[in-house]
Amino acid sequence: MLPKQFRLKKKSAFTATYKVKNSSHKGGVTLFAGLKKKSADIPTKVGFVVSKKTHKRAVKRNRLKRLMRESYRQILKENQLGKAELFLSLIFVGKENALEKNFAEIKQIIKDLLAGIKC
RNA sequence: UAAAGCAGUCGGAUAAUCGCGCUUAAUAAAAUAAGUGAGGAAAGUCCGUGCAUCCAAGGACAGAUUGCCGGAGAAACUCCGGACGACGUGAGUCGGUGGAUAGGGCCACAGAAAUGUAGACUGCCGAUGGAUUUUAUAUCACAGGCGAUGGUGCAACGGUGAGUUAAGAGCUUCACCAGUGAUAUUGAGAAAUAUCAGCUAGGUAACCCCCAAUCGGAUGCAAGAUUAAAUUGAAGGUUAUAAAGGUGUCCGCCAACUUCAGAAAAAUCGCUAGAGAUUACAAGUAAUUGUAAUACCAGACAGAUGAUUAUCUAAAAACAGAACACGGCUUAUGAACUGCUUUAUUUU
Repeated sequence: MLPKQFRLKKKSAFTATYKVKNSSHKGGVTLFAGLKKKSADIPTKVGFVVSKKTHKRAVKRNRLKRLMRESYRQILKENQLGKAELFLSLIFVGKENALEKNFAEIKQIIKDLLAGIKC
């Protein structure tokens, strides 16, 4: 889990991020990027979403969210965010075909998504 | 030894590295340290409570729930013990278990007939009465008697077998049963047993209904409460004079506002010390209750409890994630283990 200041919390913020429509998809994970930052001091906030439509059971959904979160955390720690640092907010949405993947695969997908982000 | 029945345990462990929520140090935040952090079903939301808000003066009606007996429990479509019925060789298991003679409705197909003390039709008889004459152990099938026969059906007016008879029949004559009622005994009771009575016309009440007992209703913690800022209720819309609204209906009773903004907001409380938990003792067949001791054991709000590696194990291990709390029920669940009981076989 990430510390609080890196987390996307408000519902309005989520809606605003979706509205920008800057999305990319890979291996069952979709990345939505929000607006660009006005100053570098503000931390990039991240949200992780796996809807009930994806899977009925909470355990499976939680598992995917935790894997995505852990991947992001490690990437953040290694300072490999790259261009993604320019954005105010990011949302990762997990889909059905990402459910069965293990940690290494998820991490690679997240890495590729961050690298391929559109400016 | 094998196959069963019942009850129960467990729900991966250890180590390392990197992380997260909450509490405390401690005080506004950050960082730091210490402590602590999902389940037996947290699930389904099927019952029942606490708690909160709104409505409800009151009355009547309607409505809802429950349905063998006794006990437990805050209550329950709950639990325990028992009765009865069904199933099983048995240990045991299962059971929405008041009333069909208060009344109404329905019963496909088949069948002569499906609820009406049925018999039209198919049949049996012709003892008795009548007619005929060959005067009898005859004929007729007229009056009439009968309900056995009828390839059905879940169900055909108690069942099977005898006896009686013209033919027949619970016919009340008999044997063995089934039900019902009365009486007696036993039991706290459901009920059981015995005796007597000829009393005996299906199903469906999970169709309406009848009987008995119980019940204010609605919405659920996104309930709801509080706080500060600019004058204000943190807010939701809608109707207009004989209509509309006030949480089933009727009677009765009651009565208000004007529409823009901070605003799909923020913080705090509700929120976890409890119809709790563990252990021991006592009462009780048991459900459960009482007493004492011990510790405080998740509390988030885009929502923590995670990731990786190594070792162990048959296995990188089933079902599955708290969201106000509690009591039940139901459903899902890998591997392994424990206790008691039953049946069968073998050996001594």
